[in-house]
Amino acid sequence: MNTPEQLLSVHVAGAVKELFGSAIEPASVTFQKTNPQFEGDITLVVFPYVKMAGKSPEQTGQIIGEYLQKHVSEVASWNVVKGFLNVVINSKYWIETFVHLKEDETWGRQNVVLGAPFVMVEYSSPNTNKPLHLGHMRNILLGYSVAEIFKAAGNEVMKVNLVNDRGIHICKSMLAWQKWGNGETPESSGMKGDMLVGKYYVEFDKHYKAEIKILESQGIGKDDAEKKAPLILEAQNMLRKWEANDSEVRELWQKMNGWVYDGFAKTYAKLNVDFDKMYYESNTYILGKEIVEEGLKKNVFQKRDDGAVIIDNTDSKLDVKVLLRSDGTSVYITQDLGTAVERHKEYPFDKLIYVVGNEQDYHFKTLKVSLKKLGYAWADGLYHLSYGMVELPEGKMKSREGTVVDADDLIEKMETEAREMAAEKGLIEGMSKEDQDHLSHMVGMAALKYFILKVDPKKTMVFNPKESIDLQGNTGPFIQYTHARIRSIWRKSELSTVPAFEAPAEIHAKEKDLIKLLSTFPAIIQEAAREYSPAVVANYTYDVARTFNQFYDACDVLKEADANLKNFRIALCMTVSRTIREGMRLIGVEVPEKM
RNA sequence: GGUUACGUAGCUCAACUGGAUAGAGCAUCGCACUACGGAUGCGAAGGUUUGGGGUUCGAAUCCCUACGUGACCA
Repeated sequence: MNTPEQLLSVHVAGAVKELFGSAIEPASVTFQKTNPQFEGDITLVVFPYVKMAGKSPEQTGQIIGEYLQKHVSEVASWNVVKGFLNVVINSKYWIETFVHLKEDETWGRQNVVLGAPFVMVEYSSPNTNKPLHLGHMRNILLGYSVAEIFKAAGNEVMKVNLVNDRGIHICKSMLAWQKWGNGETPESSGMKGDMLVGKYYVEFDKHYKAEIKILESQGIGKDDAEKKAPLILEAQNMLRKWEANDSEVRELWQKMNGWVYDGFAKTYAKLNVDFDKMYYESNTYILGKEIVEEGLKKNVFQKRDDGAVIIDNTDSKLDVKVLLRSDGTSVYITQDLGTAVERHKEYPFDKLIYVVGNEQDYHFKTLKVSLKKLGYAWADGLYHLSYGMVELPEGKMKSREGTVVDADDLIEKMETEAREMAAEKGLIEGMSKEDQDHLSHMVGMAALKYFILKVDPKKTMVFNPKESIDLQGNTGPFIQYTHARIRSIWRKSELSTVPAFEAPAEIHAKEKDLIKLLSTFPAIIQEAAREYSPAVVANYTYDVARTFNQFYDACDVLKEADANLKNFRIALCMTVSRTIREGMRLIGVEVPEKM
């Protein structure tokens, strides 16, 4: 089924060729939505052709309009306003479009064809010394959703997580636990594992700060004090032991990381996200060494006088970057270079999407440029899905001021809030405890996920806890509610299959709006993939729900005396509910039958 | 200081990548339920798109500049 754009663009090109004698690409013909105040379904911008026509914009529009009506049977009528040619497509076309849509079992999803681009999405990538917070949540939700969108767009997708499980930060938690933990475990304390480990990270910091203060009072400079405090020296010593494979340190490391993984697993489960493969930095951090050799051999890297290995990216408007320090220790970027190469060997991806905050923009530019210099053509497929920070109405989250919003707390808060709302409305009366739990979980998560995903990823966003639990307007629960309403219509119709109907001769304006909107779903998925933006899908789904409510208000669906028209409308409702369900699925939101 | 991103209604966000009178939601005010799911719909009010220049038929969008905010780098 051709879209109106496809239907018309060839003929517009034909018109320009035949009437004005200029050859243009049909793909270059630009359309836009018709402004609601004028009659029409689609609008051609005629400005590009006025020069070729040698006439005024109005006249040019007139001529093209006449041509289109003569050559395209779907064109019912047209009008020109200034340089805009508004074209009305006949009802028959829209009804056929709808019938086609109704029977399309793929719901706009493309089938993965053989040889479709293989996309790897790396997201979440937490540190194991702290529990997850609101910022991580944006990362996780974006990553999961983008992966689902690429799947729907017809790509083969692999979701991976690279856990930062080694380094000085873990040693800090470990050391603090050894010193002040008294053998506390998640079981003994009842704390979630990641919370417990996070607690000791904070504990370390507290004591460390105290030591610095003492040193400073002895007249030692701040920088020096930070470097010479006994605690940090001890932590560094622990890291060396870890690297030397000291069995005692490794054992503790494994125990405490285990707690953290249990904790993360619970949070991931609550958010309903998953991974096809887990990578651990403790396994990958050595990979960089080989790449250094390779780079030196290929003369892409240089050895500086002090022994450090560097890459000079000033030709790409970047800096000189150290890859191996003079003391032989490697740097983050070196690991990332090695990891990328290793990964591509194992899974030859066409695209690798890193979901990482925008504070690392520079890092990923360097990564890509460096890999290309090393001669890896696939580096073109690297994409840094850079997202903005999440702020609170009071400003930035600051761990020092305790304004960090913890992921688990927030999830729980959303659920209880959803439950209270439902109870207030009397919607969960007579429900089993299980159903109540399930519903409040669904609604709470919808509120949270939608609130975060409706915003363009690259923008800094403000998370307002109060507003996010709102159930009205542009929110997840509003969309869920609309879906539940439609399912209720379906139940009341007491039909078992989508009813057949004779195409009505004319359709209501609101019905046409809906059909028009529904028919763009496949295009929306493609756009979302092109822009790496779940927000495109989220806002579209809201549009569908909103337009449905208007349609619902303007047309009596079940009360319609004409049985045929009633069936048509019920079929329309069903298609709407399917689209909503699918759109919400792409942003990781479940949709209830009843609420 | 250098690099980079961003700045749209009181608030949170849109605007099909250069197109018509810049759209939604929240908050405010008003209207609409015997029944269809009111967690709804309709309307009013709210804007010099941070300021100033430029590019052209046409700018929130592109270029320059000033201011503001954030991030990276020293």
